[in-house]
Amino acid sequence: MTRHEPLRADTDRERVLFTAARLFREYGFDKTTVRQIAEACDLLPGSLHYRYRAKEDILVDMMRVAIEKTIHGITEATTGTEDPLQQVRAALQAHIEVLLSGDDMTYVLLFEWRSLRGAARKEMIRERDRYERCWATMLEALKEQGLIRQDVDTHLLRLIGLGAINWMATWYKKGGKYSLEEIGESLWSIISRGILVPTHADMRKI
Amino acid sequence: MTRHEPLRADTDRERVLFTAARLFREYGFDKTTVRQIAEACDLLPGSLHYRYRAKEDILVDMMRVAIEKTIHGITEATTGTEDPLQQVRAALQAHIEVLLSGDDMTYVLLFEWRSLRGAARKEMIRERDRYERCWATMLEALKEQGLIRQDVDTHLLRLIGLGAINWMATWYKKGGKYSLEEIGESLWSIISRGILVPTHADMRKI
DNA sequence: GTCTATACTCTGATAGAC
DNA sequence: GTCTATCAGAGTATAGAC
Repeated sequence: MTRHEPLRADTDRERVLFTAARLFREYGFDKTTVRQIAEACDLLPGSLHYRYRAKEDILVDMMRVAIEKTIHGITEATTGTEDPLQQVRAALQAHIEVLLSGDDMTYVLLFEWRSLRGAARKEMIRERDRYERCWATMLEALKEQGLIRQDVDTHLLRLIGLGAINWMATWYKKGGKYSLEEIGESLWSIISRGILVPTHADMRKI
Repeated sequence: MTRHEPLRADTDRERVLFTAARLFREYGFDKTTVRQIAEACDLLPGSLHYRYRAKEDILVDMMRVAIEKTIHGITEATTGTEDPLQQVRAALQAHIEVLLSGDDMTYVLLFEWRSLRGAARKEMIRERDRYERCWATMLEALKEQGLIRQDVDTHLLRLIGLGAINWMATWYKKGGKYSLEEIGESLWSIISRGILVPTHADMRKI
């Protein structure tokens, strides 16, 4: 995708990705021009082209970084405990933090996958599935251990829960009415009461 | 926005909007060309231009129709009952149906507002707020009547609930694993248990 | 109201000197 | 690695005949 393997120094690569992500988020992928990106990076279009042959390659590379960061985020958050309930709670908060803590790449990952076609789109769908499998594993563990009601479909639960979080990127404003902790707490309050079996309701306050 | 006020016959207008919506959904607003739209409508670009001066005007008009349809949908669904709990349940299902029953305009409304700038974007934000106020009214009624827990923030609840539904448009496939009824039932099962006060838990099975 | 033909701008991408 | 210069094509919008 880029001209060289392995990639150039991360500082250089990430400077471009960081800058491009900000522009893609503000103007959208299609409305952002390669000249804009180059200028914002203090590069001339030709120099940017040396790093990424095509505009789409920037988007793909950015999404790879974003998904890696997200997976790393929830992996790190869940390694602190063996309790499956606390793991889910921590992963929820981690996903919220990664998405809403001003990370433009994650935002772009969520809202610009429609700009990709063919092989690039397929790759990103595979990557997304890789991430969602982390969640599937956690939720199925909850169910197997009898912590959540048997009539809860864990697949639907995952889609609904992650959907609620992902959509937050459309309305959350840093420094606004709600903190990330409040948001996570509210969501968990609703979901935990919504899915846990009554006998475990006392465990929900973690 | 269009050349004439009031607009031409709805059949003609809606044919263009319907066709454009399908294209905007499939390729995205930016990647769809006016030539494509015209051809798909069996019009020549010049004739399409007679109806809509600019490509963006098509998008704005489409979004107006979509938001009207959505408001109409939940209004109609809630007029059947005075019970505030049943109203919310019905509105939830109505929102799901409008969004996922193959309505391209509603999809475009949700995912292409970023393509608008300036006054047009502001207008759409106002329209969205108008819709969300319907929800705010319903949820606050629930709370005032003591049906949902006092620690539930109705504003956050609305954002979380509608977010979960809106995101469904990214994964729902007609004829797939889940029916619209199953999806609505699952969501309501989680949310109702998550927010109702325990003494009203028996009312949740509506 | 509709059509043909075209103006004009900007796009992503490239070639090749340095 | 970087820069200048430029290409070919696509984009929206328009003018004016019918």
